Amino acid sequence: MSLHLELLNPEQLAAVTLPDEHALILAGAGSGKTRVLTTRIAWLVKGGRVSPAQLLAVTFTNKAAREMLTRITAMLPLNPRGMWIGTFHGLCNRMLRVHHRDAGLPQSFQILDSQDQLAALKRLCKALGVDEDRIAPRDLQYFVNAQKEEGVRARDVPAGDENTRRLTELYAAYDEQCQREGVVDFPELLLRSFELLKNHEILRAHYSQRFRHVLVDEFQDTNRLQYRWLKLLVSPQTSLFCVGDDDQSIYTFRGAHVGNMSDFEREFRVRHVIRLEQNYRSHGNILDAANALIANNRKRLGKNLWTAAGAGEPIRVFEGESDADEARWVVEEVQALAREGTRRSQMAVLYRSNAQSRVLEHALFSQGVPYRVYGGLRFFERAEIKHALAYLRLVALPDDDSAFLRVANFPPRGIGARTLEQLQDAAKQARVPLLKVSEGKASIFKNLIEGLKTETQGLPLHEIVEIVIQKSGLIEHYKTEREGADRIQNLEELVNAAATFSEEDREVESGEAADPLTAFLTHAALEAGEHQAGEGQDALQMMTVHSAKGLEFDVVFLSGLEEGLFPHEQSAMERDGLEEERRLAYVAITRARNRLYLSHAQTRMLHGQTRYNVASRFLEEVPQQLMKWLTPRFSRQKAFAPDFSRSNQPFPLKKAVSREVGGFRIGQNVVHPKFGSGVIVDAEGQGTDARVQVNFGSQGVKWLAVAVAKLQAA
DNA sequence: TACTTTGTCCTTTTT
DNA sequence: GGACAAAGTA
Repeated sequence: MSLHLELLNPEQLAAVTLPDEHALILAGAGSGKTRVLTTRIAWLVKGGRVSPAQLLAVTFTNKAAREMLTRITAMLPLNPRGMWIGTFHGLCNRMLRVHHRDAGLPQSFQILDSQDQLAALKRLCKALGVDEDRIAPRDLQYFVNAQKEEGVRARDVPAGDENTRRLTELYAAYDEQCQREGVVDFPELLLRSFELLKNHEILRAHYSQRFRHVLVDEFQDTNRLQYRWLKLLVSPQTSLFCVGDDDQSIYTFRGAHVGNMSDFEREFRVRHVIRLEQNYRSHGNILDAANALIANNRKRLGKNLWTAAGAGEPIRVFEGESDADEARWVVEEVQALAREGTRRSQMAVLYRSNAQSRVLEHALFSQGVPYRVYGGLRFFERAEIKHALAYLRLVALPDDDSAFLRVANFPPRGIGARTLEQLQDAAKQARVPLLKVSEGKASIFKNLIEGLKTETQGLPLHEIVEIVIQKSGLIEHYKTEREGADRIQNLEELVNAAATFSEEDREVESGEAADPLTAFLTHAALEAGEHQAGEGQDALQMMTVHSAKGLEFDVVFLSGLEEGLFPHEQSAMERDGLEEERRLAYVAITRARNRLYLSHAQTRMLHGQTRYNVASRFLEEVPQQLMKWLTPRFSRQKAFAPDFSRSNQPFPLKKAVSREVGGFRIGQNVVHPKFGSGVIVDAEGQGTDARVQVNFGSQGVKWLAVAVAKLQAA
């Protein structure tokens, strides 16, 4: 058991042994960030500067929190119970369970995941007769979460247009519904905890004086509310230690606010900003490529990665004729590398969007290459598991109408839509939960739940789960279903999960303030489970660039480097969208240890149409001397296409090649009697069906049938 | 009430 | 092309 301070480089050592003061650590990709965080915690405790109970360390993912805990306990023999190490949501949950009265919540409040939240909003809209064409539940969900993440309650939403007003009304009604039912959605966990501290000075004083050191991982991903929450936990005696990398900020779309880094530096008069720039992961060429690429961003705190390792191999670049061709090539390379001894699990294919995995999977499957795709349905998100959890939620908290509606008639027991509507009316009148007004047909269900509650009282967790999945009729039901065997297996797996969910898990995750069933349900909501059971096979790793963050591989394929895809066309609509796309590319490149492949395809099937794509500008931003082209560079494109990469038009996207449609070609300038002059950006169909997509600038982008539209070459 | 058919919309994701 | 939801049919 040792901290091995001698293995740290000077900057790492400085960060680890910083005196008690605020600090900002700019930790580049592969610079040993986690090591610095964990070693600092161990160093603080070992030196007697703090007790574990005076420490709070917060991350974004359970995985990161677990890893931190494992590494700390490897350095120091510690009891993890006293330490507040976890995710923002996990820690907030813990605080809310302890102070549930002050927070105005039942102790066994249930947590809605995004799916549950959407269902609850849909239910609300229906009950209030909201026209879904005017307000889509999805938009409402987005609105509610965005407000909560800014710390804004419905009553505080600034007056806006008609639409905002309606959304705000629904926001208020939704919060009321949640309060009545004793449920809390993800952003609410944070907001409630924030308000708890804000409105109860005694509590705030208690925690802020208790925590002498607050450490934050992935600080660039924090949203405004999270930062404000952190600030409430800081007293004059507290040192706030934030680690992050502005160049790896890729979650703006879900509220992350990189500006927190500079705000923190300013507001806390941070004296020490330490840059960790030595990279221990990648060879020089890969880092040079990453550095050159990210240098094109204007908004940066500034950082340059370097390595003591050699230049390594050149970056290999491939141009496919089509997405299928690109996939075929990837498979060949993977097979060749595997033959030479690289493990498939050390190779990753990264892509911008999930839809791209299909073609790759097809090629891999047909060649029999084992692969694993990340990002699918996770264990606790499966329908049968959600059903079982709904029964358990009702046992834990009878007020939970979301759970009620999910399983009242599942398995089918003759409680149809009409009965449910009547129940909902009655419940609304009496302002009581659905379970309470369940009479007539619905009393079957009421009796079932109440029976389960008495029967499972005081039993060990796994027995509760076992009894519930049996008596609910779920097992019985799936036995009759064609593909029910897998579902039954998953339900059995849920019993196993309950059996291995230990007292210790419970205390580390929720403190001592929750009963075992509630703690387990919380665990299920906050930790949806590993993506999929990882079969032990040596499989090629496939995932989006987003999910690759934090990971590393010997070999990385970054595929689909095309304008419109990566950078994604949607990003052009967002403020600083292109810079975020570039950071995304930066993250992708810096995943590679030894070998990096970049590829793009001339044509790609997207939304059921073949699109002609220009190579991504990011390919141009990597210095050519670092790259080795496996195909003639931009072979077919250069001859015909205008060079869009330096034009002001953000996304000309479609490639001006070969195909002529009704006498027009992509890239051609045209004039329309009504819309004026424009440029053809896409084309499809043949003969009389031929259509072209024309960008008319201020007049918009339009699809026009060549046979009909009075289009002239300009 | 359960199944089929048609219509709409397509990033990225953790909690 | 395909997922998902709403509308249509037995």
